[in-house]
Amino acid sequence: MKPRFHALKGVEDILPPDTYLWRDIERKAMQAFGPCGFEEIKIPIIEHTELFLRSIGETTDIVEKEMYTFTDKGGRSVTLRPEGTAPVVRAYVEHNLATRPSPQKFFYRGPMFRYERPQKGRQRQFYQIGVEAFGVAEPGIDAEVIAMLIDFLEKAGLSSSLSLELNSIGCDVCRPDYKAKLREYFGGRLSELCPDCARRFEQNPLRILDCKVERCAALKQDAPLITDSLCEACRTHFDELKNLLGNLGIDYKLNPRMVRGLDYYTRTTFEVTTNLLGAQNAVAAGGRYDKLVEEFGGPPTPAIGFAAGTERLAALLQSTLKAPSPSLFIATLGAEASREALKMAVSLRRKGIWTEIGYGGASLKSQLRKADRTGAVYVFIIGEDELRERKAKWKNLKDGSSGEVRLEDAEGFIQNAGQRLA
RNA sequence: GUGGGCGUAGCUCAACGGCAGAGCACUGGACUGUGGCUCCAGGUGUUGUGGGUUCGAAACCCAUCGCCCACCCCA
Repeated sequence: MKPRFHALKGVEDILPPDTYLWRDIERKAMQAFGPCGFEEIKIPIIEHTELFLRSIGETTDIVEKEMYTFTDKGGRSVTLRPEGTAPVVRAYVEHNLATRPSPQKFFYRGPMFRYERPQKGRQRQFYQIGVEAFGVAEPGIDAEVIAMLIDFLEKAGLSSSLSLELNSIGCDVCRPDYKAKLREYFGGRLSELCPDCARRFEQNPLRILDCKVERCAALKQDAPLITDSLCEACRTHFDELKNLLGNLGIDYKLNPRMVRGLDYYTRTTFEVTTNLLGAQNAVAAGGRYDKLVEEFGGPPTPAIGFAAGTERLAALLQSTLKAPSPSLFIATLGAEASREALKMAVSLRRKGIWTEIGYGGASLKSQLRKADRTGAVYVFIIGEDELRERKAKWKNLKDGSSGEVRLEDAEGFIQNAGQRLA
């Protein structure tokens, strides 16, 4: 038998037991975000193409070659969201959320789409859990958001093997100066740069710092650092943030060469990386975007956010996964017993107890084998003899103990057993 | 978009020019109504697809599709 259909390249099914892990990750995120006042926002996965062009930046890789863009039946150019910040900002402006008490804090989760060649830790449809906080310019909120991210990752069970990198990439005031310095520095060595970087020199010289080609790496060794070119306001903001993180006991590594791939970032940028996922080492990343709300037609509103890659978190947590299993499996012999089992199962399930029933008129042996394979803790055996005496035989598959219980007491028996196990 | 690796049973893989196999898993039995352990039996295949070379191809060649990894970039 050969499947007639298969999933698209770079698009995966997430199956149990992995879905339990995913559910757990999202639950931990909500546990971390809730006390910080972040509320869930549901945003569309499809938007006007223009939204992403204007926010992410026309010369970024995402916009240049990775967007799922098409024309809908109404002739509009639409795009499957490649990231979550732009849609949230759009919603913030569209619904006048600035009129609510500041700060407004949101989290979202769901799929993003980027047309890239898939590889380890990178899919075309991938999931993110992200947050955005609007309306606070002070570095305190930067520290809050970063602390919340660290708290989330720790709750999820991955404090080790992760490192937090921090940078400031300046603002409208100081970044032009820095770009000029970079062009001055690389200008004389243009021929030594790789072809990609030669192109970046014109479009966005900051990206040269991110290049991994060896000869560029050597060249940029002595390149001027953004952190040496920050204006007074940006410097103060950055220094204060570092102080606050220090006070909170949050370890970080300054990385003055960290450049984010989206144009809307200002000042603070940060990234949480791991060395356990191959080449795709970013687990979560974010930063401040103080101009975006205004650019989208809202009032001048400072903002900051981050997004974490759910697949990558799940990949890091894989080994500790333990899926739940049924509390009870009812094996039956005969049609009458089968009816009795169904009644009992429906009743138990209403009480929230995971109950499975043996089907197919299979032998008791095969039903028990199936019960064992489902991981059920208890089995009830109901045959003709038991039915006549209105009782069920029970067996604990974990420790092998067994006995009998009257049918009318059976539900209570399992409920009590469940409490003992819990 | 570029480079490399790999496509054989549900899964992991052998066979590397001469009859397509093993382990695991699955189903049944040994044990008429008691799982796991053991033993026995059973089924699974267009060897990704199409062409070529050859007396003979899973193997060699070409093309194509798919998957994986890496570059680029990112979560």
